[in-house]
Amino acid sequence: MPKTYKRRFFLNTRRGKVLTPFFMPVATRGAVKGLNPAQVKTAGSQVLLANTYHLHIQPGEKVIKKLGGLHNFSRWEGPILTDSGGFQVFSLAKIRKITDDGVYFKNLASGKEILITPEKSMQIQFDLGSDIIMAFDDLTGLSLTERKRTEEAVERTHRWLVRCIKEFKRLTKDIKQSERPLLFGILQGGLDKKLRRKSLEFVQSQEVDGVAIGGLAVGETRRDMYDMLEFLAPMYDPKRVRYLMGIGEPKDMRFSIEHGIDMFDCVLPTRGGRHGSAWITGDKKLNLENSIFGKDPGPIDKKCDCYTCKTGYSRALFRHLFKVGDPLAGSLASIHNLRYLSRICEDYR
RNA sequence: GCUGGGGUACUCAAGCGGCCAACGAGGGCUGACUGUAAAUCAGCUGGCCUUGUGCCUACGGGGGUUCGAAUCCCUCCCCCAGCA
Repeated sequence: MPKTYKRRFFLNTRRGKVLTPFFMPVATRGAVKGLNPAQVKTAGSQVLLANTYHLHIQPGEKVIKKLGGLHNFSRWEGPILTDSGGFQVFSLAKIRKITDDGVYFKNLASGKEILITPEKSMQIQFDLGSDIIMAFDDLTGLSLTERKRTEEAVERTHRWLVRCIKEFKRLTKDIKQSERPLLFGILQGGLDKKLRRKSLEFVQSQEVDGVAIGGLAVGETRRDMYDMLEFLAPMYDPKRVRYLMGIGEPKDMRFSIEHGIDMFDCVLPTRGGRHGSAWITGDKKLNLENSIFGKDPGPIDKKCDCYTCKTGYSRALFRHLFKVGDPLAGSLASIHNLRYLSRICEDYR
């Protein structure tokens, strides 16, 4: 019998109220790959996630600002959350250098080095027109050398959060409360419970609108991740939303929601969709490229209400389109997967 | 008909006496992907099984040389180019 945790039922943003729990499709470069905004919205998505690092490199936040901001640029009317570039500290570990000031990344396209500081990350996100701005954090991996610096990374993440808040306040000082974007802090700590507790307490002591759990699902076992979520669950501030960054496997979302999490984002529904994988009732996964679907006339999931399943696209069509490399297959499967995750959230509301 | 080039696995294509069941690419099959360096990446892809420094069958067909042939020789069949 899972314990129930006090939680909020919605999140207010300057672009409207968002019902919780909710899942955010990943639109790293400003668009959910292969889908237009109407398709994303119809699948049940309320908020989009875009990335500071990628948009800074291309086309640049100044360009986007000139073009009316990210909402106008990408034609998405709902709220947008921007990740700070913190995840790239982890995912681009081979081409970055961390200093206390910030992180130097080597842009692989141009060969040039770019510096992202907490202040810079705030400025970029502000210029993009983000509705939910994420603090710039230092995310460590699980390799031995990375583990050794977990504590250092937590401390740095905290120092950076203070700098983020200061810069955020400076940037938003002339903005009315109702029109101000939100700022979320991120806690770190790897698989160390003491560090995690310390980090959560620190973030919740700061002037942030939401609390994000970072640094999970980076290669640890599912059991380890669940242990940590269980450990943190009783300690959340009931007045603030909790965002588990990067999670999007259905069973993981269910576990997390049952342990107090309100928000999610993940590349799985869209990346998986483009690669042929689709979730079906029971949280099972289908690989639509498999030869067994070659003559299957049924939809991906009979019980699904998404555009793709309702329209009657057959598994056989998917198998065929994936084989011949038609991107329509990836788009339709992405719609289905996004809807699947949104339905999980809707069931819990 | 003559001269030259060529026929290699599902396809294209390397190899030109032993390290070859045969490079590479495509295709096929399977798998991975959790704040997107990802429409990407990895493995397998002649048959059989007791999965092995294992056995069989294989580089157009047949024959030969050799301890050993996809690789050399003879012959036949087919394709391509040029000339009659």
